[in-house]
Amino acid sequence: MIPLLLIEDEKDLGLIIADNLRSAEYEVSHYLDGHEGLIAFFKKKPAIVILDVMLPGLDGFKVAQKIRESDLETPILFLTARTHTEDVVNAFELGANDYLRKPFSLEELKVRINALVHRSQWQSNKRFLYIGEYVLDSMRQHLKHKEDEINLSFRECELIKMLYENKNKVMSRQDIIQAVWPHDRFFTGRSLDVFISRIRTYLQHDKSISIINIRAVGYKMII
Amino acid sequence: MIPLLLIEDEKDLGLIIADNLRSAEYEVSHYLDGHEGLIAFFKKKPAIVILDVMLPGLDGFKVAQKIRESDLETPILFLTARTHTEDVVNAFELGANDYLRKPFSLEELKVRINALVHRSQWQSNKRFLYIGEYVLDSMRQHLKHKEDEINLSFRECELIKMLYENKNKVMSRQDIIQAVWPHDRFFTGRSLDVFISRIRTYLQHDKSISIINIRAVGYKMII
DNA sequence: AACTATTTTTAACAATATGTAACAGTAATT
DNA sequence: AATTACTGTTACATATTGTTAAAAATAGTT
Repeated sequence: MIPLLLIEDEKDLGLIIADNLRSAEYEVSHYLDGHEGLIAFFKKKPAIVILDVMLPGLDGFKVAQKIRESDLETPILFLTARTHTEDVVNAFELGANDYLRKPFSLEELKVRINALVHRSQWQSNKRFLYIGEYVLDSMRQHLKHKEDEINLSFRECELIKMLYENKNKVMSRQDIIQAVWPHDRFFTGRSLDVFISRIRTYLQHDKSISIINIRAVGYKMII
Repeated sequence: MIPLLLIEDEKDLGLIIADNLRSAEYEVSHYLDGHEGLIAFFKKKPAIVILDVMLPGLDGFKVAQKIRESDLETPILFLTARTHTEDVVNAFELGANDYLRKPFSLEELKVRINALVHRSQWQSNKRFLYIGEYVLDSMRQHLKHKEDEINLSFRECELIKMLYENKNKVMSRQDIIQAVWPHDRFFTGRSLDVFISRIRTYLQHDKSISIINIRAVGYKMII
């Protein structure tokens, strides 16, 4: 069992998360406020910390800061309300390793926790992705190409990230939709195609990058 | 199984490494000197090369240099005994993708090999097929003939790839259908014939390529 | 709340990929 | 030669994807 520390003040949400992770391979300690959570961190030495931004006592940022003063290794995953995009940047500067915007699916949370826990020490952080001639700053949602820099929307960014992290592999429409639109359970529309079209134009300046379609299956980013 | 080329002159160390990697997903070819290793490289086209720096015959640097003269894709991981940092600098300038200082743990070696192989997705081997005067970029689904380049659809590409990988062998309709239409079970359809017809016209400019029919059995690409 | 800017979804139509049908051609069999 | 079974080819039907514009939803501001 992997020790996991969850600091989340919304009681019900916290319970659901804790419950769900317990049924996996995690031994969850759940705290409702920042102070207690921080104390628990040093006592339990968890393998990963899941940290809400808005907390009574100490807020999530301060907790992360305190943790990072003495511990640079333990991965921290932030949970942040949808409206605060600034949060994310902030969080990363304080040493967050990943973040999730509420609302999120438990499946998505689990996948990200697994990724963080099982990530080996020399694998790079994933804030910056070097995609051909492009640099994607996934926290700021910026895509740079030489001097040009464009702002991406949240989903554009997630989509590029997802495809790049699975480059040269066929991703089914389902895979992509689950990663980029995690809480849309009955997604039937054509948004994915529209987004693919748009990011293709963003990435068109590097000819070595292409996103090809596999009919009736999904897409594949080639690089 | 992923073909891996190990060039290491310390016999025992080489054996241990080879053994350990074989139990993973690798098909290891082990050579004890630089010359032989280099010849083996061009014969075996491995997905990755693990290269000791100090070697009889050609040293590791020269081997890497020779490899990189014609191959820029295949990842090379250096093993270096010397503590001098120059080695490392040297190695990277010759196109190394990673290095490990002796002594190292087998676990660490495995992780790095995995990272390299899966990062490159082992493209170099299966990406480009040289079919007569044509070049098939199977990842991008492009077929080039001199200056002309056409986009293939997914199934066209799969079909050409499949036939080429089994060139001069009779492939039964069943074989082909299983390879190209793995999920569909259309036993009566004629799509295969239509696709054969189409790729024949794509490939018509090189008279040395032909796809012949073996009545009631299947097809054979001759080249 | 009202307004503006941005993001996301929907709708429409164009383009492409794939499957089907029809018929012509060819080889094997009677 | 006639029959039959299979293949080659073309045209077309259908399904999926590409692209654009506009509508709807969302976020930020006043």
